[in-house]
Amino acid sequence: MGEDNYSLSSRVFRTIRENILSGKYEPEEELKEKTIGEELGVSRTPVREALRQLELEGLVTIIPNKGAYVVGISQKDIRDIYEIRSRLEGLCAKWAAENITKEQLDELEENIYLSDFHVEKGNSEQVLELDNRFHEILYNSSGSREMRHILVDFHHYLQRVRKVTLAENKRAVNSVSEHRKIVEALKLHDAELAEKLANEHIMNTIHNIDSHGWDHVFGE
Amino acid sequence: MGEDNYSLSSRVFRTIRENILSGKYEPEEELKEKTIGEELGVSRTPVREALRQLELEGLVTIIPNKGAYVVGISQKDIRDIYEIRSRLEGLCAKWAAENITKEQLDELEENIYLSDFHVEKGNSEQVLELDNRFHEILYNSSGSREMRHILVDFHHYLQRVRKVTLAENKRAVNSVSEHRKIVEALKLHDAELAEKLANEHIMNTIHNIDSHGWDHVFGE
DNA sequence: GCACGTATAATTGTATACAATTATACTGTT
DNA sequence: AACAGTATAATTGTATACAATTATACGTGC
Repeated sequence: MGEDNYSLSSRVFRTIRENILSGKYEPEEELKEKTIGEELGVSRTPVREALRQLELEGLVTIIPNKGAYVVGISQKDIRDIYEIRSRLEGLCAKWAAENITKEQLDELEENIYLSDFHVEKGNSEQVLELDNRFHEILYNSSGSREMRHILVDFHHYLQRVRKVTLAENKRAVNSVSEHRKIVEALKLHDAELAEKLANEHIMNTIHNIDSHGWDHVFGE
Repeated sequence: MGEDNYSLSSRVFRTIRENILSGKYEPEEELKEKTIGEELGVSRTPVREALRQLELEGLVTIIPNKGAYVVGISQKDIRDIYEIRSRLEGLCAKWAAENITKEQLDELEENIYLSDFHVEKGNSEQVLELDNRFHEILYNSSGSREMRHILVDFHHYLQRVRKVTLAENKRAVNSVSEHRKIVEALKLHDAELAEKLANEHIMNTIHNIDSHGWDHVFGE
């Protein structure tokens, strides 16, 4: 999220991840170190490191002495991840209600103010950015390094789906209004309510995809 | 868990992780590629790959061009992880109640039968092994690749703490009886009950550590 | 024509070599 | 003696070289 690490090695890592999430590398496709290295203009060494990291993230399967293969992500996988994430975001909001600072609350309110503006204008790029930031603030205000770590991982993982869902203007409007309610609960330090709202907020994303169909998410 | 991957590279990875979790490498300690390579009798290449993987797991922080440092794990971190895990194990048990097969139920019952035996005998090594297996079966019977993935990660992360808690015989007895109740709920396919019981089961571990003090977990 | 075995090529796994960066020690100046 | 600047060493980052393994192609026997 915040960590600006523009070394060559991490650039390779993120590029490959992006290519998997965007669908440039197809599911089950074999990722050859030499080929990717040539594509990105680097040697096999940083590519190998990246592939092994991506394996831990679950985006790639490595069969020793054979190769690295893109792990396909199914509709069910996305559903599962969202349901898992909804529980975690709920717990995160609960903790945030207990630990959030005045400054963090202020930034959340500013975030919502700006989101209203950009949703109105239909700037989906900025809306996505603000949504990212909203949840990032929540992760930080939970006061838990572990919670932050796991949710940031998920966030990366779902980046692809989120682009689609927030582009739908109707969902964007609802999403911001849900954010507003969460912030209200945080201001009252009402942990149970914050948990419930954050939980529902994530599940609404899935319901939204269900009602609009999954075609946008997968095929074009 | 199940994945037998005894390549040199993954051996290095697990050895370093073990050394961090066991405390051989102290918090904030700088891990030098050359030194570790010599310790393990390998070159820098596999060590580098391992360190970058460990960074993703959150056990190591890498500052580009400077070095890799062991991330200390605090009492609060462990608490947080257990609370996060309790929610996830709850959701996992809920899903398991909906998807578990006859064969998996049979293996769970056999697992409990054997656990009773080894708890009686005081074989903490076997008890730990059976406990690992019990939860592994649950992860598989959830029918969710994503759920399995995330819980296996946590499981590794907490291996160190779990050795201590299950060595306490009293906790071991309670733990097995909680397992039994979870299996009963699964047999009835009572998702809500299974979730509640699994959730409480994990939280009880933390309560147990609290009541016995944290000294065993950290210092000797 | 097909199965099998072997030779060849391609790919991964590991070690080493070199480049770039950072840390350390030394020297001279004030 | 304290400090700055520079040279040296140590360490990380990347590329390449070699070893081990796996995939492929080819030829031989049937």
